Amino acid sequence: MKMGTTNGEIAQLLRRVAAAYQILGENRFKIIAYDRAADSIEHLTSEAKDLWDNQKLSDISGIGDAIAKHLDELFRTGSVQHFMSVFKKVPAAVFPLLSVPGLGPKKAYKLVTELKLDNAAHALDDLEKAIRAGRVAPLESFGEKSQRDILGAIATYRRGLTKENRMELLHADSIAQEVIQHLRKHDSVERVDSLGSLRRRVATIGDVDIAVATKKSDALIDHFLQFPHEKLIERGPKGATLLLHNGRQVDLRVQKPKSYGAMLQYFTGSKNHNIKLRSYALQKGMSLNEYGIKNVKTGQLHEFTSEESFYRALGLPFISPELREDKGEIEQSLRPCGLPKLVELQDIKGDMHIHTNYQFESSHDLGTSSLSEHLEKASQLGYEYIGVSDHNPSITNHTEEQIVEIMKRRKEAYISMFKKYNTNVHMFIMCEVDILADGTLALPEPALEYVDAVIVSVHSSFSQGRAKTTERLLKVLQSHPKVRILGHPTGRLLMSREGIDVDWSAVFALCRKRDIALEINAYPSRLDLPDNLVFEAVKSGNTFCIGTDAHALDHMNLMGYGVSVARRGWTQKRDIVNALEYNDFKKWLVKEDI
DNA sequence: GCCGTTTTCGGCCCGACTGTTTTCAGTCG
Repeated sequence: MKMGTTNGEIAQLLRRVAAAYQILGENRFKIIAYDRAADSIEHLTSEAKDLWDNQKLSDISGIGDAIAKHLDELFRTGSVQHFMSVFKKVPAAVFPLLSVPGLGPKKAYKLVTELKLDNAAHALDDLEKAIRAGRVAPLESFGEKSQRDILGAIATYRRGLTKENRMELLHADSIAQEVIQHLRKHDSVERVDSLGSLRRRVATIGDVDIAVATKKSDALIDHFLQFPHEKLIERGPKGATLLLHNGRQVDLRVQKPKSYGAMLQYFTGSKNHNIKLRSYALQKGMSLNEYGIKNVKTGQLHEFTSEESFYRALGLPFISPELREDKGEIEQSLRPCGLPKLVELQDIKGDMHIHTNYQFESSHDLGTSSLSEHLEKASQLGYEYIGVSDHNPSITNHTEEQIVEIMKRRKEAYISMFKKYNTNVHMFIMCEVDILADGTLALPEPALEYVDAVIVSVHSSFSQGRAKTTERLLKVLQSHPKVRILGHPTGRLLMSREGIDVDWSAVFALCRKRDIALEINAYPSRLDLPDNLVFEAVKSGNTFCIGTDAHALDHMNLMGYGVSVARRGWTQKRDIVNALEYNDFKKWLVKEDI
C-alpha cells in the first residue's frame, strides 16, 4: 500500500497505528506515544519530509528512534512494513468509522465485528443500514440512545460538519462575537474570553470555545442555551455545547472568578503545551488542572484569578496564547534571555498592500475604494504611511510601450489625487507585480521608473515542482533593486489551495541577503507567509512586511490577523519593516544601490 | 514508544461528560 507523506497524511497514519494498537490491547503508553507523535507532525513548523531530507526527523518532539525509523522507511519506500502488519491484524472497516464523531477505536471495532462489516469502502453505509434495522441497540454497552446518536453523528459527518472541516479565523471570530454579545447580557458575567485555537489565533478553527467567569454557573448556562441553535449536544455543571444552525459547534466553559485563570490556561491549550507544562510542574511537585495548582504532597489546591499569576506560581513568565504550541516556548521562557517581546498591532505604522479603485486595465482585480478613502482610513488607524499596490497592467492586452505609459499616467494621477487630499499620511507608489512562470517580472523595466518599489507575487503556475519554482523565485528576487517585498509568498488559500512547493531556506537566505521583506499577508483566507514558515524565517534573520491586501476599505481593518501570524511566528517589532517610522521605512524601502 | 535542571530506567497530564452501567469504559479536549 502506498502511503502519503504530507504532514496531514502522516498524522493520520500514526493515528491509525495508535487506534490499531488500542484495539489490539497494546501498552497504553505506546498508544499515547503514537497519538502524540501524530499531533506533533500535524502541528509541525515545516514538512516532515524536509526534516527527513536534512536528517532532523528525531528533532521533532514526540518522535524517537523507533518512529523515526518507520518514517524513514515511509519516505524511502512509500510504505512501512511494520505498520502494514499491524493494520492486517485489525478489520479494515474499523478505520473509516473512526471519522464519525463519538466513535473511537473500541466502539468502532465492536461495531465492525458484531455487525460483520467486512468492506472498508462502504463501512459507513453498512453501519447506517444496520442501525436502521435496529441491530446496534441490542449490542452490549450500546443502547437505543447510542444507536440514535451514531446515526446523527454519521449524518453530521456526511454533511462535512466535523471538526476536520475547519473555518477561517475571521469566521470563527464573528461567531464568537455574536455568542459573547449574547452572554454579556447576563448580569452575572464577570469575564468572557475565547479559548482554544481561537484564542491562540490559529489560521483555521474547528469549533468556537468560550470561557465565562461567573458566580452563577447554572443560570449562565441556561442563558447560553437561549442562543439560537440547531441542537444541544451536551450540558453539564461546567458548561455546555451547542450545534448552531450554520453547522458550527460552540463550547461554553464556566468557572468561578477565583479560579478563572486556571480554567483559561487549561482550555487555551495547545494540548502539547499543556502536556509539557504539566510535566514541568510535576517535577516541581505541582499538579495542574482546570481549577488551579495542586501541591502533590499535601493535596492542597491553589486557585488563580488570572493566567499571569498561574504561570508565575510555576516560576514562569506569562506566555502569550499565540506561543503555546510546544515549539520550545516553555524552555525559552526559562533561559536568561527569555521569550521574545512580540510585535503588537499598535506597532504597525503603515499598510503597504492596498488596491485602490484607480481605473486601468489591470492583470487582476482592482480595489473598490478610492485613494482618499484609504488615506482617511489610514489616518484613523494611526498610520504614518500607506502604499498603493495595484496589480501590474495586463501584459496580454498591452504592448510594452503602452504599459510604460499606463504606469506613468498612474503615477501622475496618484500624485495629483494625493495633493488634493490634505493629510499627514505619506504615500508610496507601489505595484504588485506578477512573477511570471519563468521568473521574470510582469512589468517591463522602463515602467519601474514610475514606482517607488514593487511587491512581487505568484499568481499563476502554482505547481511547477520544487526545483523550477525555487529557481523562479530566486530569479525574480534578483531581477531589480526595486523588488522589495515578496507578496503572499506561498500563494496558499486556506482550505482551498495548497501553496507552492519551494526550497524556503534558499528563498529566505536570498531575501535576507538582499534585504527583501517577506510579506505576511493579513487577508484571512491567505495568512501568508504561514506562521510556521515565519517561525523558520525569523530564525534565519529575515524581515517581514505585514499588509492587508485590501481590495476594499474595510479590509484595512484586518491588519490584526497579520499581526497574529507574526506573533505566532515569534516576531518582534524589530523584525517588521512596516513597524518602522516613516523616515526609517523610506530609507529601507527606496534603495537603488544593491 | 518517548524522554531527562533528581533519571538512560521508570515513569508517562488531567478531568468532564455520556451511556450503560451499579462502578465503569470510551471518547473528547
